[in-house]
Amino acid sequence: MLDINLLRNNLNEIQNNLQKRGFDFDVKAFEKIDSKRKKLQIQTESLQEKSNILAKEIAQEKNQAVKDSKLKDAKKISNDLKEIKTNLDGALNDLNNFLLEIPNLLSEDVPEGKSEESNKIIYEKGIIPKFSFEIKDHQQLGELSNGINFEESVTIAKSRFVVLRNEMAKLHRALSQYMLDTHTENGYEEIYVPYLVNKNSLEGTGQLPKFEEDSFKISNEEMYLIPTAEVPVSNIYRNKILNSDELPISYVAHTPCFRREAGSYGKDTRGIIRQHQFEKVELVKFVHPEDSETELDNLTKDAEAILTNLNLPFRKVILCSGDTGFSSSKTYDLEVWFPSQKTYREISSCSNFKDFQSRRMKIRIKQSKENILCHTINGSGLAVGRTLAAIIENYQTEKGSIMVPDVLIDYMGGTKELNLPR
RNA sequence: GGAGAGGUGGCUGAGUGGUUGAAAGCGCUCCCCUGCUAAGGGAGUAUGUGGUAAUCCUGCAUCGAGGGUUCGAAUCCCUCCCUCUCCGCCA
Repeated sequence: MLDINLLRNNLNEIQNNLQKRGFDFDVKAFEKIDSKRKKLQIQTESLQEKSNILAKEIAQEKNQAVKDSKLKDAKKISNDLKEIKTNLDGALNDLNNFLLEIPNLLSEDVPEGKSEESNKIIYEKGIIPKFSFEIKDHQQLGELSNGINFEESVTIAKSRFVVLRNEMAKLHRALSQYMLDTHTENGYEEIYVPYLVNKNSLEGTGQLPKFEEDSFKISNEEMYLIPTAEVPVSNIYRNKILNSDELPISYVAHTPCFRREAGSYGKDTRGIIRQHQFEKVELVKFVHPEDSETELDNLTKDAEAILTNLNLPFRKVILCSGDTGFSSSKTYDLEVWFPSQKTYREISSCSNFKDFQSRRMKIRIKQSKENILCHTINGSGLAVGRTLAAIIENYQTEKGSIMVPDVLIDYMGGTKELNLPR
C-alpha cells in the first residue's frame, strides 16, 4: 500500500511512476473518493465531539428540566451520527479498497519496458556445459528410472503435481537441507511456519485482494494455502513495533508452496518447472529503511551462492518496469541454465518491497520521535523443484545417469551418481 | 469436541455505565542530587487517523475482533477469535 499522504501531495509523480509498469492511476477517481472521505470525516468527528461534550454535561447536570432538554438534543445527535457514520464507513472502505489495488512505486534504477524481454541482464556466471551426446530433458531423465512419475500424481491429485521416488526424492530433500544449512551459516534464523494462513496475512504481503484466483482456498474455513513462505514469515511481525537495534532480522524457511497457476494454461506443461505444489527455501529480511538497498544486494548474493556452489550456470537480471511484481519496488531474478531448453529459467526472485508490505502489515520501528515503517525484502534461496530439474539436466551423462554435485554428496549419504539405468 | 475461567498500555495489574486513554507498580528516557557504585528526588513515557505542508495546538478513534443497547460502554447484551484449567480424542 502506498502512503496516502504521498499520494495526496505528489499525484502526478506517482501517476508517472505507476504508468511505467502499465498501471493507470485514476487521479480523478482518487480525488473524488478522498474528498468525499474528508467531508464525511470532518462532519462525523465534529458531531462526535458535540455528542461527547453533551454526554459529559448530562452527567453533571443537576437541574432536571435542563437535563431533559439536553437528553433530547443528545438523542438527536446520536441518531444523526448513526446515519453519517454509515456513510463515512462506506467512504473509508472505498478509499481503502482503492489503495489496496495500487501497486508499489518502482525504484529509480528499474529499467523501463513492457514485458520480460526488456529485463536487463546484469551478469552471467558459471560455465554452460557442452555435451558430446544427444541430451535429454529432466522429465525424460527422471522417468528413466522412475524417479519422476507424473501418472501417479495425476491419479492421486491432478495434473501439475508430481511424485518423486527413491534417489530422486532423496536428492530433492538433500537440496533443501543443503540450502537451509548454508543460509543458517550465513546468519539467517531457521523458522518453521504454518502452511495455511488467514486472509489478513495474504493481504499484508499483497497477494490479496488482487490475486485471489492465484491461491488455493480451503472450502470449510477462511484459510488459504500459502503460495510462498513469504506470506507466513513476513506476517510474523504484523501489528508489531520493532526495536531498531534488533534489525536487520533475517529468516530462512523451507515450505511447500501452492499455486493455482490460473493464467498459465499451456505454459511449461512438461516437467516439474511449473507445479501446483513445490518446495521452496525462502529468505526474508526486516530492515531499517536506510539499509534496504544494500540488504537486497546481500540477500541476492546469498541466493546466488547456492547456484555458485552447485556449479550451475546462471545469470542475474533486473526486472523491467512491466515485469516487476505488484508489491515490489525492485526485483532481481536469478535464472538458471536449462540445457534442454537452451535458455535460462527463473529460479529465484529477490525483491525489495520498501514499506509497501509493512504499511499493510503495520510493522513499525521504534523511534524516539515518531515510529517509522520498516522495509521488507525477500527472495527464493532457491526454488527446490526447479533446482532439482536444473541439476538433473546440467549433470546428466551420456548413459542417462546424473552426477551428484560435490556439495550434495554428503547429504546423499556418499552417493556420487544416481539414476543409473537398470 | 464438552465444562469452567479469562483476554486492559513495553510488562505486571486496578477498574462492572458518566472528565478513565485508563490508578498503582515495574521497565524505559531526560533532569537533579551524590568521591565511584548502590540508593534517592523530579519530570516524561500507547497506537492510529483527521483538521494543517509542518512544529505547536487540537479533534476523533482504539481496553482481543466485529455488531448491539444507551445521551454516554473497558464496564451490559450477541457473534466470532484466542489463552488457561479439567475431561474426551489424537500424532
